[in-house]
Amino acid sequence: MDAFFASVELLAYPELRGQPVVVGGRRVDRPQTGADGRRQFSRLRDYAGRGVITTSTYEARALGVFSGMGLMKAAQLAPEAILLPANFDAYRDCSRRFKAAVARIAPQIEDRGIDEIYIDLSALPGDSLSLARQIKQAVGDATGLSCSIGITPNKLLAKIASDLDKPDGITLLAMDDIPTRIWPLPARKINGIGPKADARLAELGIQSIGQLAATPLELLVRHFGQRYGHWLHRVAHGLDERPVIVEHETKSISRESTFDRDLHPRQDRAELSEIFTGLCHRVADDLQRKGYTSRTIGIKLRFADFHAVTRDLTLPVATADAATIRRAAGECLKRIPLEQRIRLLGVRAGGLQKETAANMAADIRQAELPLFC
DNA sequence: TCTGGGGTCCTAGGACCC
DNA sequence: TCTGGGGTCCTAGGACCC
Repeated sequence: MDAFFASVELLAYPELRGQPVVVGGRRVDRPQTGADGRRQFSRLRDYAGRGVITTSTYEARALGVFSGMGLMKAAQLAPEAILLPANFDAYRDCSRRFKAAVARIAPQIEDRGIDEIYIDLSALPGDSLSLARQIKQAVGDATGLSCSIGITPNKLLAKIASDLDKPDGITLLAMDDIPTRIWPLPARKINGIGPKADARLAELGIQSIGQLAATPLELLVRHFGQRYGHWLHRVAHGLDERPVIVEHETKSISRESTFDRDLHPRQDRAELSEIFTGLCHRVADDLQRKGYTSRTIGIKLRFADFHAVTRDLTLPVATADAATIRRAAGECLKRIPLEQRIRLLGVRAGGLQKETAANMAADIRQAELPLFC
């Protein structure tokens, strides 16, 4: 989907079309309707506090404002840009509608988050280009939004290709096109080469995917290890055998919160404790609502200097109970030395088990066992 | 007044078992 | 008194993605 969150907002506020708009921030006011009936929007320059941009319109991107950027920094680049708070319910609704629309045409879909999917077109009748046009039409009808599609022999190339003609584009790309269309691109465009790997490649004088493809395998293995070295070599040549995975089991569920100001472990103990318990309750609610129990409860702390630590604890019996989660999380917390102010607190439930009728009966039997069993 | 929140996957060491 | 080779589970950290 193109500039997904921002595009969903433009459906609600069409008068903003053509303007630089960003979505993000914490506790940003929804637009108010003034006495004259016109909506009043906040501007980036009026924002103070923590938070990042989650999505920006293409007009905002032209001003150098991209997702992930701190709002305060973005405000310096584009003070007049409109700032809207995220409305995840609306995005989830749109997400469901676009995926359902695609599924009616091409059911082999791999979920890649709220605004992205892989589609396996290989078993469908008809040529891929017509299918892609059909899909774009259906997505537009269902949501009023545009998307961009890359049609290629594998997922690696599809991800890159879908980005080549944004917004509202279709890109067809075959293996023969790799030298001309893929090799000139920065290595960072490969899904799986992030900021760290990109920096290390740059140290070796490797900037483009073509340069990566021309680098001897032995050199990559020497610097990046067997596994990642071989992977780099393969992806640089456009090779990727991963299938489109239709079914998916959730592995973990978590909740975390960054505070408006860094909290002191002792002075702000009461406030921290309340937030901590609240996070445990939210995780428990999520588990229950989605029908899971968890065996491994973990916590995450991020300190004022931004470095993060995690601790986890595996329980003898899976749980979705808030008080049990709170106790386990409390045990984890005891294992972290608190020598700094805390910026973020998170609670995670892993080792998930689907709460089937049989499991529920087993849980009850377990709960009834005396403690020493 | 830099740096959100929800995830996945990988690595690596240690415990423990056969 | 020293010690193989395989496996699984648990824990911590980190890179990366949307």
